Amino acid sequence: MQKEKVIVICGPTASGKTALSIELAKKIDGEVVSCDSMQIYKDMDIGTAKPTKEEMQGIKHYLIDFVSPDERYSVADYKKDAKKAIKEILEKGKTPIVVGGTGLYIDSLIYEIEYQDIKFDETYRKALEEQAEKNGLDMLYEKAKKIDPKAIEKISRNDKKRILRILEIYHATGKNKTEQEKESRKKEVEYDYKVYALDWDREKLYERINKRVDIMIEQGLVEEVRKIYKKYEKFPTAMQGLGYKEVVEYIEGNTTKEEMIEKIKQETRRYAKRQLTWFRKNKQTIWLNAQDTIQNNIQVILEG
RNA sequence: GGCUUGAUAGCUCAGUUGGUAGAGCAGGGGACUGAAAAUCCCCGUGUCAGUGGUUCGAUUCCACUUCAAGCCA
Repeated sequence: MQKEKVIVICGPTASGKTALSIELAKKIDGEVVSCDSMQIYKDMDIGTAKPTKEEMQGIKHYLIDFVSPDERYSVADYKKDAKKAIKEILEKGKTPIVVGGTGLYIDSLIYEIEYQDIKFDETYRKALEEQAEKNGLDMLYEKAKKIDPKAIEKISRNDKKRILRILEIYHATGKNKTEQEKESRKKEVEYDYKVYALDWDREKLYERINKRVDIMIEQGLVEEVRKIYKKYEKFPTAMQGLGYKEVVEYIEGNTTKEEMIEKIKQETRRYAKRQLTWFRKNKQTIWLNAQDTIQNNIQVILEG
């Protein structure tokens, strides 16, 4: 039996994914599954450039605006939620269009990565954090090296996040990261994913980013951050969002408004660069020239 | 108009007691499996403002020119 087709549109931040996906959805009777690690959160609209109701033009969007900022969310959750959404769309006889810039989340789908059902161990992470603080990261690095000598080869001695992860996987499953990753890729990919990425001249993309940040400020990003700070007590992952942590610095009086704006722009540019690095890795990706018209790019997608 | 100081990487500036130069930031490349808008790794050749002079050799010393900042008229 032939696999059902799922269209994936990725690209760096501010590359025009939203506009393209909505036009495409209108044309092919599709529905959008967002693939964005920040647009999932409620009350974070301006800073995440979440599409508005008007922008959506009646096209149904999944996985937007459904997680509370004080909740923890991860790729494993995303994989499960996204698969469910795709299935639902296909059952309606429509075409799923996965749209977003979070490379890790996209890969979980297109490579059908399986995540075991384990829950996050807050206590253990805290204990590890404390150890790193007290005895230095090097000790944990050596410990991780014993558990998984192969995986550690690719990890820097300074990469705290990944060192901790090796220890956490072992703690939770009794397996090392290398074994666990091997198992995670046993399953055959369920759908026929067609991956498209939007490409811009770097200079033009940076101009768009800078402009977009100015607009976010005008729209009241600072106010938005103030509000969610009042409303929620903790932010396990949401405060990593670009534009949010920088505004917090400003609100707390550590930076001026100008410094904050420049910082957001700069970090967003760097983020866009990292996204491009990620998307280049997948050789099946078909690159679309974002400077071309939306109609022409839709044409390319329809032919593919 | 006169005097002083400066002109070195995209920007801010070090430096070479004369042997053609290096930091920070910006920028570029890369990695990435439960925090990923996160986290981490690598990358510095540029008429040392221009033209002459001294010298084996000048970005460095000298003269003039241009530009900029400051001071005095």
